[in-house]
Amino acid sequence: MCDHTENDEFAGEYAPRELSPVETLRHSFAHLLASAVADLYPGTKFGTGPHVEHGFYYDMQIPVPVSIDDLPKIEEKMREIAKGNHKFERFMLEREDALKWAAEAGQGFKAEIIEGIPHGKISFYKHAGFTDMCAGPHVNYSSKLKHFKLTAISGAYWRANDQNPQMTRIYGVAFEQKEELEGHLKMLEEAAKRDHRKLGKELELFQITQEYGGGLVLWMPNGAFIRKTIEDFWRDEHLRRGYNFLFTPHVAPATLWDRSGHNQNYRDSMYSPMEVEGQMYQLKPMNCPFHIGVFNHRQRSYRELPLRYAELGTVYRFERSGALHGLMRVRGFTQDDAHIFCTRETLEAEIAGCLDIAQTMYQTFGFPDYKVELSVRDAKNSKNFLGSDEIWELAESTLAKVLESRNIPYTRVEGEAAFYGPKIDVKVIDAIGRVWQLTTVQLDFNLPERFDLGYIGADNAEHRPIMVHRALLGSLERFFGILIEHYAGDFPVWLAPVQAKVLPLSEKFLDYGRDVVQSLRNAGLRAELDVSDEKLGYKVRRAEMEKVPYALVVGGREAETRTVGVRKRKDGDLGSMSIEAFAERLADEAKNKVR
RNA sequence: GCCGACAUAGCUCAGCCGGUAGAGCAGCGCUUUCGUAAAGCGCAGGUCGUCGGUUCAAGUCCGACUGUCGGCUCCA
Repeated sequence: MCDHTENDEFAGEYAPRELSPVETLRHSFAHLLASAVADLYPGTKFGTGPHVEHGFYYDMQIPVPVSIDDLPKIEEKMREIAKGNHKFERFMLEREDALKWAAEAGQGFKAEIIEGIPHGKISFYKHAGFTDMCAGPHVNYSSKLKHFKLTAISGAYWRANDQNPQMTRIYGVAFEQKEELEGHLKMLEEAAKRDHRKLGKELELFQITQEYGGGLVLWMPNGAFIRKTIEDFWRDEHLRRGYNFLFTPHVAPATLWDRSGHNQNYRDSMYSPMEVEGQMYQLKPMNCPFHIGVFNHRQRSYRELPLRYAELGTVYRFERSGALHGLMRVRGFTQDDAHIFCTRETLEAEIAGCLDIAQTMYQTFGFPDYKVELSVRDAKNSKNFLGSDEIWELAESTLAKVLESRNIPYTRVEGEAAFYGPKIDVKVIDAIGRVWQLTTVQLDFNLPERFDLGYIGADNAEHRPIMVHRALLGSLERFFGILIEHYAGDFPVWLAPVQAKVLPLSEKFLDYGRDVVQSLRNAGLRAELDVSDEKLGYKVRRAEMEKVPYALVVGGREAETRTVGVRKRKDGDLGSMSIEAFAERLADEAKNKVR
């Protein structure tokens, strides 16, 4: 699981490989960057410089501190070199000669890479007097390197291991066409505008402060309302699918976490124990042991399976301070968790049920596109995985079968399964094309053993149930963060904390405004009155900025005819409507969860 | 935790080469009673993240710490 990227990255430096034209371009940019840095900062030692999703980076050890302010200078140097129209020339050296080159050039990281290459010649590229060991391929002339921008600088560990020296990583984005680069930069701008931390503050959705603990979320009224609405919907969907709800404690005796294996396998993410009357307790990092406790309450019969236990369970996991990030990465969060205990015969139907409810979620929250991964064990290293070949084969083939029967395209990832079972992960694509992991459906062959789970079958013998662990939205905190950015804060009517804001033209119409608000509230809608002593234009502007779906203007005309002047967020004036007609329209939108 | 940057009013930000703080918005008050994205005037609001150092004098220079941001690592 952990060595995968490392091997990939280094394979790239020597193994023959196929890159697409745009990947080749991006990889060439990495070398252009390296040559610029070598020029500006003599003595720089180079690590690796791969292409990444929208561009490239290069990890280097630069002898002087370099900050983001130096990027324009480096970028300029890159453009200068690129314009020189240098040829990228490839040449090969024998291993010993390559090592000699690395020693002479003081390129220790390259030497390390060469040492990892078992045999064969080593490939080098040279352009503009700069030589770098690299498998390539590259574009033929530097003049093809045009549309790029250096975007970030950061620390990165050599070979992604925090025991190794830290290098400076410079990131850039690069595209074949100018328009693509511009589009991408615009997307980044748009992403910054949608930043959930910024919107969270502006719209008063949540707060995370040092005083109340880093990574611990205070849901403020607007955010709390949205969460409650999400939870209500979530519970309704579970109820109709035959789930039972649980509530379980936030702490448990350390002995429970010993039995579950968390103290052995999940230690790094758990908080220190606290003593209660001589017994040690720990905050829960997961809900599973409690759900198992409920299952184990008494002897189970095959007739009552499958049992589906669901809980919006709040868990606590230690995260290093540098890893915290708004709502996306926190120390206390609520999983939309469930554990299903079933037999082999019903496993397929249960997995299908999980995907079905997951798809309902994506559809409702407006994520039409998603990617699915099926993580299976590495059959060559079956001893690293717990459970018999037979159960693994059944489990993997069942997961694949469900995906296929539902016509869900998926990628099969060998060796990415957890040691205790295979899983299906789903990543949704948001409004500006970013990918977010949401759903995970995992089979667990470990905990049923550890807790000796059993049920009595039709044959009157005891059998081990199959345990499915699944979360659809992942965590409510993270999902809320994703949702804020997906909608850019413009929540649809069914989620909006305030659905309509009534704007009296002047104080004279406050009374009629109150009537309107009350009528809407009586119809089960969420309306508020703007009582400020401001002109209409100002109130309209504020309603827009507060991202309230509808603003209702009430003045003399409206008061006389018992109507409201309807203004839809972003779309503007829709004309006047009777209070009842508007209430109906709003209720309809809310009911149908119109986006 | 590591690398780099940053930390000034509730928010967004000015404050050059050191001379004991400034704007806009928000808030409050008064005037205004207004027709679809900002009416006018006034008031109040900060021991400039914390601690230490240099200096006659420190938001301003130096150091440490804390936090935030971009990454790394990890991951819901």
